[in-house]
Amino acid sequence: MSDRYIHKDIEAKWQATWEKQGLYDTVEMPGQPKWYALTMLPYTSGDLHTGHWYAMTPSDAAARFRRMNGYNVFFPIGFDAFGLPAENAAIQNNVHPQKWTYNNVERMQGQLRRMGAMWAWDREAISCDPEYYKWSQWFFLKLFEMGLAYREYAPVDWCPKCNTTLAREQVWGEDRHCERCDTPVIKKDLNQWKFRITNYSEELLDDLDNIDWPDPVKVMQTNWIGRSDGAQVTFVTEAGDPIEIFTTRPDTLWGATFMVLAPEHPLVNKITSDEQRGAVDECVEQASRLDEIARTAEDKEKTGVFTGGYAINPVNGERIPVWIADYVLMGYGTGAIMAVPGHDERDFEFAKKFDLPIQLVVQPPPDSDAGHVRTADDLESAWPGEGVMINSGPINGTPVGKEEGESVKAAIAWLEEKEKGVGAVNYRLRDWLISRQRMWGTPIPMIFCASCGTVPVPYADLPVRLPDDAQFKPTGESPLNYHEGFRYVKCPQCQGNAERETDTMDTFMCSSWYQYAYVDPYHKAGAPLAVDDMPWDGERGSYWLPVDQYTGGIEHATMHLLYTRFFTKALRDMGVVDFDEPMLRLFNQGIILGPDGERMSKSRGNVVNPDEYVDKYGADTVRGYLMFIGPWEHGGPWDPSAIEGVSRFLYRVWSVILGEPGSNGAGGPATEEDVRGLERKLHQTILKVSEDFGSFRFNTAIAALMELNNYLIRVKQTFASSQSVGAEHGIWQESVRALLLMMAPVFPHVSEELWQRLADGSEARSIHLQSWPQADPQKAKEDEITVVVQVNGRVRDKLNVAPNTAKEKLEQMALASDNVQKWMNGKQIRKVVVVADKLVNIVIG
RNA sequence: GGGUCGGUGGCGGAAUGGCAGACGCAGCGGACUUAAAAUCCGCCGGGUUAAAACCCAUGUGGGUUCGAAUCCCACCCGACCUACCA
Repeated sequence: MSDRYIHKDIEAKWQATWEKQGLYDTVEMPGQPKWYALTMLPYTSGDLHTGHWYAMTPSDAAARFRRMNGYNVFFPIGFDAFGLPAENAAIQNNVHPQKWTYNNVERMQGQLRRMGAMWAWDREAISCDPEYYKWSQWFFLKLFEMGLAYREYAPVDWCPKCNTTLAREQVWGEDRHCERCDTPVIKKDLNQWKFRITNYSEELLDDLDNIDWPDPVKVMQTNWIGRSDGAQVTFVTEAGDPIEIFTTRPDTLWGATFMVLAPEHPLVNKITSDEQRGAVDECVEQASRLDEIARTAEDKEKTGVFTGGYAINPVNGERIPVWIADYVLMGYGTGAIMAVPGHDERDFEFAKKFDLPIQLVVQPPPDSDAGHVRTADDLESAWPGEGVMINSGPINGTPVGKEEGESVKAAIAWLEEKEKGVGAVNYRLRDWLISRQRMWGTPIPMIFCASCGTVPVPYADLPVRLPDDAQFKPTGESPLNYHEGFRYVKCPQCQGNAERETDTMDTFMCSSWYQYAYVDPYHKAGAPLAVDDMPWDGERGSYWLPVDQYTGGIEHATMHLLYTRFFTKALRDMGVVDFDEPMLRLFNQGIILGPDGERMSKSRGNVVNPDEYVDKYGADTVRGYLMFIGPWEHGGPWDPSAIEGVSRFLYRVWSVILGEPGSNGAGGPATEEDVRGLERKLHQTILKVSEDFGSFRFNTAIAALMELNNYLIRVKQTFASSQSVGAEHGIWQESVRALLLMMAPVFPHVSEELWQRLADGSEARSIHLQSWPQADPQKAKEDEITVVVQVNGRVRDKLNVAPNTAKEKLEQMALASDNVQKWMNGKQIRKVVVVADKLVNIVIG
């Protein structure tokens, strides 16, 4: 075999060998600690881009590190295979989405293999496989039975380009555009299936404390769930109709001078007086149109109309006008508010614009300029801050603090006593809309029968298969709608004519439980299902689950990462899992950018193709480079010249380890200090690298490995020969082996090749089955330490001393220094700070 | 408007209260070569200087401390999230 490092040969050879040996096949080993490492599954786009390499290869290195540290590691892979691009390709190229998808899968499997990752291919799962989606359907039926899946006619967000509805989480930005195609969404009233994720609002919020996830994700989920504490209060119209409102400031109820309903509020029509009907209708019309046009940021000016109707404020019996305005949203709270312009900025603006009365119920402190007690007329904006309750009957005099909420508590207590309202919690989170009007997704296993109503498909009939012969037309409508064989069925209950649900499930449904599918993919393949089935092998599940370490991008913070948490809680309640959270630890990697520092995109022309670099430098170099760029969570630009550094490193390692011994240098045996120096450097490196790998700091770990290699290069010149005997030989052998072991997680191929060559055929066991090198902290200790001597905080001298030299001794030595004496210049010492093994600071003056 | 994270050489970054710039890229000088590439050796924040040495320097301005890139306050800039949430 060649003595040169030829990455192409080596990588191909070891990838084939490992696969043949089944090196990464999954084995459950009861009694041995397990580690379930998971990286977010790729969508079957057909091409593995640099972002995939950036997300997956460090995740693989971390999994390999765990494995070398004695864990039985599970690192599975699969494909998120349903979705719109396949269907669009089908329409454009007249090819079935399944064919398109599986072609892509095949291509991506090859690309994934080139990474040299320890994928558990024996547990691969592809979500568009009927044996996969039959379980998605099984879950749907279970959720339906539990009342967690329901169908509702309601306004929903519709993407006119994708021709489907979207979940609230998939509508982005202030212009409310589609997460996938950026098209602004419109409103439609439709019958849609939803999951009752809101049943778990509180638990989803509270359990964030029990998982080791990055704070930004927790903050985003917390905000998305959006808990507000306050009260629900019932106002009554003059006609006697109740209007429920939610408020976080029930203490300001006495300051409510009008009410505002959302234009879509069901009571609008009834409450509107004849005189106002024209104006109200126009406003409602305008609001509904506004929803259909892209709402722009400038649309901040408040618009509204008086309905002509009045309601009675339950706390003081006052008659207040009822308005409608588009700043009140039907989708939040009850779609109606009490307006307290004195203490709410939005209500204040509205009151000013339409000349409505403003009543202060919290007395602000005296104005320092005016010097008198402030009244509503003095205000240029609402007063949200502290003060004392006034004009508020039973709660007058209660202080209003910044945080305390004493006045709020007093108000709720009074409301509850008088039965005029109750303390209430409101969440921003909405139920998860899962219906999609597209064909390439998991069919929703429901049947509509004229006489029996909505009937679930019996478990034994699963899966409801997608037809192989669907016709794709550019009508924008799902082909399932006009596929007669799919659509028209017999009712499972009465055997009469019935119709299938033709909507399919949101693809986030597939990824909500894929971490469970990997444990035992396609469980009970080909067999009929039953209500009391388990969707995977129980022993395998209880061995591996839950996921110990999840890695992926933060872009899924309020989508996939929220859905899968909900799903796990629902699975727990259906008795399928016995834990509360799917992933115990999460790490968010950053985004790899183009060489210009901008997000990679075809239109910018800054897309880096990883295959090109793998061809040129090898997978090991590309892996190492991506991990060396900087902290994994930061991401950063791809620098096509910086990759040279990692490539050179591997060539240097190669020649250090295989280079002719004794060929470099003057010869002669190494000194004791040379031997000790290498030993110290080695153990310091093991300590550093172990710690860094454990916390995903690959960049500094690789830097430490480079330092060790540089040290080996230097020391090799003073070592007579790596083949010679004694201490010199021992530490050299130990060092090069440890270097390879520590390189193995990042550079699996080249480290295996060199490991085997060092073994000279005698040690055939893969480097990836070896144990991580153990550091000896004693050996890592410095024999001599440099202690800095400062005068007034500026370095003036340095002392070389043994570690743990006594503070008194250090002070003595520092004061004896000529340099220090010079800088002290005879001035008086005010203080001497001594930090052992670090510094002496002499303060003079 | 609100929230989160960040700002250090020409560049990516290291250092999280104690010698700022580890490791790498680019650059400069040298060795090898007929020459180039590759490789190897050396230099590499700015200023004063023959040198030693000293001074300045981690977005800006203050503060805490014997000592601040690191902690606190205010501001500027950037990225991401969120947005009439009652």
